[in-house]
Amino acid sequence: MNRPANYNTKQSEAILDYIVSLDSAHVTAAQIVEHFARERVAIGRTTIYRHLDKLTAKGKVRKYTSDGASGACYQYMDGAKECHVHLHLKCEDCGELLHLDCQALGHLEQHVLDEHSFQVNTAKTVLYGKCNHCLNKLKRMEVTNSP
Amino acid sequence: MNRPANYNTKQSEAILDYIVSLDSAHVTAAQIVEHFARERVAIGRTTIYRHLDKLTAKGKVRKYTSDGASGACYQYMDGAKECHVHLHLKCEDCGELLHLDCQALGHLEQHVLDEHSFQVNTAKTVLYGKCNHCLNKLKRMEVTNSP
DNA sequence: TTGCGTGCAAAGGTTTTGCATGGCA
DNA sequence: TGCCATGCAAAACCTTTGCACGCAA
Repeated sequence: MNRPANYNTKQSEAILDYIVSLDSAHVTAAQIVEHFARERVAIGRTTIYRHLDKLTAKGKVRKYTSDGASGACYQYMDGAKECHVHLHLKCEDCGELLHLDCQALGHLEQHVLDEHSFQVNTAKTVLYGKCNHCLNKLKRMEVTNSP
Repeated sequence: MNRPANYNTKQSEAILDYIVSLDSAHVTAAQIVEHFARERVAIGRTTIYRHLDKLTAKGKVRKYTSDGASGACYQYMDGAKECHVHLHLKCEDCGELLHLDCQALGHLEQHVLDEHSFQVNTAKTVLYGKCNHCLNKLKRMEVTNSP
């Protein structure tokens, strides 16, 4: 179809390197901008957005428009991990992003496809809820401060 | 704790009425603004945003910051339906929001809680993927236009 | 040399905030 | 009457676009 014909530039390398270095942590575009500002590496916001788009299109990076906090989150997709059924759990309270590699998800995926004719995109889906830590904190508060 | 002390105003009623009238369909803030503009009902954007925030806080409305299209989506939460295990599936292609009432989800929820100590908030979680319709469309395209 | 990559500035869009006014209780 | 609700304008915010220049191939 179409060849991207991507050039290798200092910027494209730096951006990919940084995202890779974060492993599977998620970053916003703004955080990437900040990072390079701290490092005294001059890379424009525009360039960062454009590379994030390209990487997302190539599947090297995932984009989450979910957070509600401030802008989209991006996350490096390790090719080696890609074959895993891999969903994310995001804590509503502390914002922590947990990774869930579990067979049960494969079953869910299959079930939804079979019974509901819907193909779940595990790459894009985030389950919201409360992590263990915040759950316990909440329980403690309820005991102390019951209505 | 804190009393919201909400007044009943023409605007608050009109906004809630409209959202309720949509049943479980999802709307953006912009669409609500448009709706009242068409109806020649003068309600400011600001007021709409503020009520959406309040309704979200009260749990009467769900907010999805997901789409990526243009801004957040809001959806009325029918109290009667709330007790159901009820997840949403959103098609990435056509944007359709499907409702999923299914025991399998209860199992997933329980499993994630038991095995991964994470309490999923089904009210907030949306599974992304492709609906049956768009899936078929895609398959047809692949046959026609293979790389 | 060619044409993509870059980055500044500016525009685009959604959401929030300041402030004076209006309306519910 | 007191206080919240309202709405205009303007700001804040994230993201995209226009355009001239730079640089990889």
